[in-house]
Order: sequence, then structure tokens, then C-alpha cells
Amino acid sequence: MVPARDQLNERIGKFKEGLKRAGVKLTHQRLEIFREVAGAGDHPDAETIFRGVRERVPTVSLDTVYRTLWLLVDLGLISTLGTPQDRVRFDPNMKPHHHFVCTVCGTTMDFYCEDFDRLKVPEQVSGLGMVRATQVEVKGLCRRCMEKADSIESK
Amino acid sequence: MVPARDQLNERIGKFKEGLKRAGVKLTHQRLEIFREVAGAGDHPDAETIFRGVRERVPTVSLDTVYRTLWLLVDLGLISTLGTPQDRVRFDPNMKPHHHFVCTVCGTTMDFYCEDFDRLKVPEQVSGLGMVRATQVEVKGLCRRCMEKADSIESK
DNA sequence: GTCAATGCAAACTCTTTGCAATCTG
DNA sequence: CAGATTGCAAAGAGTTTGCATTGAC
Repeated sequence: MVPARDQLNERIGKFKEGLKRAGVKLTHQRLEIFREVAGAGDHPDAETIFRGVRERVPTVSLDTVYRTLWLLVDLGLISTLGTPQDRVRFDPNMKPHHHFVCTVCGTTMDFYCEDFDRLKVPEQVSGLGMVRATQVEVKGLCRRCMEKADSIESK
Repeated sequence: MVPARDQLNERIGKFKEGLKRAGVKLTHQRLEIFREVAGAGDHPDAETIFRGVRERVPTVSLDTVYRTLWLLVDLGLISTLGTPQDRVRFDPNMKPHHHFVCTVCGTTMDFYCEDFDRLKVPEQVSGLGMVRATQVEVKGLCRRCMEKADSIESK
């Protein structure tokens, strides 16, 4: 699952370009933090990234890691898993259903679709583990955030 | 999005049955906490549930809400959004891809499937907001957790 | 040289835990 | 009535912030 060398280099190229375009400084720490995320096969948390980076840059601090990661998210160079992950949220709906997730505010709404309930999972996935259920996550902008965005633009 | 009265009653029935089957006591607090989650149209967090319950049971404490919610998750009466939500995790992969999520340990692995990249979202979803992308989340048991489960069973 | 970025430490938020008092079955 | 459950308060994670120092452009 670890990305190939050329894929890693491609990501690093986009990273440098992204920083430059945003007029943001390319520091040693930022490069190493990005290298750590981009080179990871799984989806590491801040602490894990911190530990990895610290082996190469012993003076790096955890808050810089956090600041950098959120900067990268803002610049669209990486993303976070799930919603703009805040806190644990609970779902009382135990029937098969799917989610519409607003990428701005994190609001998640259920919807039903029988076709989605029985998607055929590609073969390669069987190698990853035992499949129990599939759920489709539709990402987008909810109505409220759309209206908010409109009103800002029209100003 | 708020569940209809009969759906709510159905959920409460299952809740009482679930508690009894698990040999767990049905307390006033548990009932009201469940009623609050089950009656919510969105996916509330613990704090929101707490505020709602407190209007009816002013002495309820936030820790009881947490304990009850996790109990309900353990009993399979509700679920949590996303992974067994721990901390923020980052994803360097900005190409269209899908996730295999282990419901036990939370490990999330990428996989690619062009069919999944262009799923037709049902019409009802357009009412919820503007769709940007769809991502399939396949839930199951990863290999490591499967092996672990096997070794426990065979003891 | 200037201003953004870092490291430190301290604050903050969300969540969990230990324990005596309380309530359910 | 016994043992699970609660409420309180305090601790514990994970994450964020203010500020003086450092370093990129």
C-alpha cells in the first residue's frame, strides 16, 4: 500500500507547486511533514506523522505538525478521512442507508437507494479483508452552505 | 429528516428488547438518551444529546450520556458515523478512490474502482445539496482482525 | 531585512474514569 | 436487597493558541 517512488515524487512536486501558488513558504519542516504523509500507505494521525518526522528533524514540534497538516488541507493538497472530523457523532439508523456529507459544515444526511445497498465490490478488495457492508458517501455542499457561499459571492 | 412517530416507536421497541436481551437495566436516563438519539434527524454528538435530554431529565450528567451511547453502540442498537472515530486522520491521495474500513480497528485502506467513481446518485439526493463526488465505503473486517478473531474462537 | 513560520508552554475541548450514593429488577 | 447504574469531580487524551525567536524569500 506504500506509494511507489515515482508517485511519491509526483505528490511532492504538486506539494511544492501548491505552496508556491499560495505564496506560502517552503520550510524544511513542511517538506518533511508532507513527505511523511505522502509516503504513508495508511492514513496516519498527527501523532504518527510527528513521530516519523522527528526521526529526521528532531526539533520539530507537534503543533507545527498540526498547523502544517491543516494548512495542507486548506490548500487542497491532502484531505482528512471522513467529515472535517470534529467529534463522535451517533447514528440511530440501523437499516441499510447512505450518507450525503457536506464537506464544509460536516452535516450528514441519510438517504436510501437499493442499488447502492448491493454494489458489487471489485475482486481486489477481497484481499483486504472480509466485506460486511458497503455504504456510499456522497460528498458535496449542503443547501445551507450553498446559500451561504452564494451570499458571500454576490457581495 | 426527523423520523415519523411509528418509526420512532419501532426503534424504542428494539431498544427495550435489546437491553433486556443483554441483561442490562432499563433506567430512566437510558430511555431518554435513546429517545433523544432515535428522534434526531441528523447525527447528533454527545453534547447535543446531553442538552436535549437535560431538558427532560435536568440531573442527567454528560458522562452518563457518553457511557450510555457507547453501551448502545456495543449492543448494536446505534452506530457511530465514520470509523470507531478516534482522532483526525489524513489522506494524501487526492485521486478518486474508495475506502475499505475495518469496523474493529478502524484501519482504512484505499482501493480503486472506476465504476464506483461514477455512480449515478438518485434524484432525491439533489434536494439535499450540490453533489461533488461519491466515495464508496466498504465496511468489514481487515485481515489482521480476522486472524485475531479466529485465534480467539479456536481457544 | 521583513514578515511568515517555528518551538515552547500553557490553554482548551472532548471524553473517560474512580468512587460513594442511588435506583432497578 | 444485591449489584448495576448514576452523578460528581477530577484526570486524560488530542488539539489549538499566544508569544518570543528563528529562518525563508
